[in-house]
Amino acid sequence: MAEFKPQGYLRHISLDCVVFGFHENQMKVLLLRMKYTKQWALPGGFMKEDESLEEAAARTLFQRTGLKDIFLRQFHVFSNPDRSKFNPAVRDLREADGGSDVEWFSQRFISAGFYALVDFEKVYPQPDFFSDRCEWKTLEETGELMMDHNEILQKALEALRLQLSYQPIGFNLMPEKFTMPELQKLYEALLGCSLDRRNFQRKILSYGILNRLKERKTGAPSKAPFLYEFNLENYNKALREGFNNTW
Amino acid sequence: MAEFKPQGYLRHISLDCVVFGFHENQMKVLLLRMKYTKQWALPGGFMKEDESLEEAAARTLFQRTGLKDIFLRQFHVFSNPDRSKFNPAVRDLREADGGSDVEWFSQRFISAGFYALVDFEKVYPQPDFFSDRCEWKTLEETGELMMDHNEILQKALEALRLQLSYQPIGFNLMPEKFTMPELQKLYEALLGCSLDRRNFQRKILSYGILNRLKERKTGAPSKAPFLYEFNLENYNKALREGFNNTW
DNA sequence: TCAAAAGTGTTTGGTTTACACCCATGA
DNA sequence: TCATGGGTGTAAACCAAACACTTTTGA
Repeated sequence: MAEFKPQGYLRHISLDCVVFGFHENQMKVLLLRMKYTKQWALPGGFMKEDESLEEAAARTLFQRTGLKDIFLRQFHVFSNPDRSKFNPAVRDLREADGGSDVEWFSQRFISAGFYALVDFEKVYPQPDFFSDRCEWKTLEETGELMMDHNEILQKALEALRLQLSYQPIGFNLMPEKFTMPELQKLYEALLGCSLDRRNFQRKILSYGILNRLKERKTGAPSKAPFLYEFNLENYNKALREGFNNTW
Repeated sequence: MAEFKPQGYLRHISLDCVVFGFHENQMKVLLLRMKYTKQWALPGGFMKEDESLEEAAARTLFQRTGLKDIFLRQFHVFSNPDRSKFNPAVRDLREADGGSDVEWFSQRFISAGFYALVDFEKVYPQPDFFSDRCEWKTLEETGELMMDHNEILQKALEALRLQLSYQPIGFNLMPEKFTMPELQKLYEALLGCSLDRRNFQRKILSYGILNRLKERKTGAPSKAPFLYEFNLENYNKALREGFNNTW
């Protein structure tokens, strides 16, 4: 990772991304470990002068994951005046190169929180200039994160759970082809409760955004489940219109 | 309104508020008219160095409405690189005082959108330094607003409608005491459809956040409807937990 | 052949929808 | 006294929750 140069970036504004993946029946989050303080942190970035926040977030995530066209949603802006007080990047910089850009990183930052939903298998985690590791962690493994990143992660989870109930966003965490039981595991992990397999299937299928394939997934000592894929057209329609139109 | 002085404010960051009120069975929005360009705009403001966005929004709204403890929610950040290109404040400033702070207002601003829900009757609209009028407009009367404020208003409405279906936020637009038909009119205005009076009442009461008073509202040539007030305790509980916990 | 797990369907109970009757009020 | 509009109740339709039986697979 090349050194970060503050020239051409907007002052005071940053973004942090909560990248969710699903693997081995568990929700995972992509985290970075700071080089010197060894604290774990969310992948973050800054805005160039000709970018929108969304573009900056997509660029940042491309650098951390190798993925383009990631599903990305802003969910909250974190603007507490004290939130940048103990930014370890400042200390890291002092250690690293004697503090050339310390002033820039010592600024107060207002950070836009994004969450991203990605296919776990497709991600190639890449540390940035301030970090020596970039890894997936389960929600239990995250521990104490840098600055207010625990709060950001918490809010992202809340936003995701909320969205889940009126938009079909969970599917972004699945590979192209997946089985109904796999999808159910995802919902159970996200919602933190177990669901009835038969009712779950009925409900999901009622949205009409899945195509059942001829193929089945074999390998387990049990009946081979069908594979499904998105019906992208109906999926986009559902994304726009939402699910429960009560009233 | 005293002149605005950029000292002590964060660069690049602004906020815009969509203030909703309900009057004569219609949703209204508080707008300002720019002094020189005569364009209408949403009330906006900037962040002081020791404030959070929420505090800055509350301070701004106090100045525009005279109200404290306003119900306020951030809903989206507007960060399109071109959004500040035609900021009429710049022109207004040139006209007003020969351009002392033109540079500051010519910056690119990232704007956090907030929506506010207020009791129409309690607001005393106050123009700011750049505007000569501050008035309520119905959603039909808004017309073409300054910069990207139509987009901001649109997004605020969407966010409000969405929230309405899983949180009891609509009540913030009502006076302390109100009748069931009045509340229904609000929901109908927000959702843009008519609702069955009997089913509406059943549903709202099922949330358990209203107290029916002994009083009735008289004056109309029809049966006097009961007055209701919030049950603040249950209301706050419902705010935290939300309504429809399907799954 | 057996345990594990998936496909499919049914019963039940609650919720939402649609609609009807009666009552109070000011003009 | 009458038109307007509010209070209350109920049948029907719909949807969600709980649950059972059969089928397929690898070991």
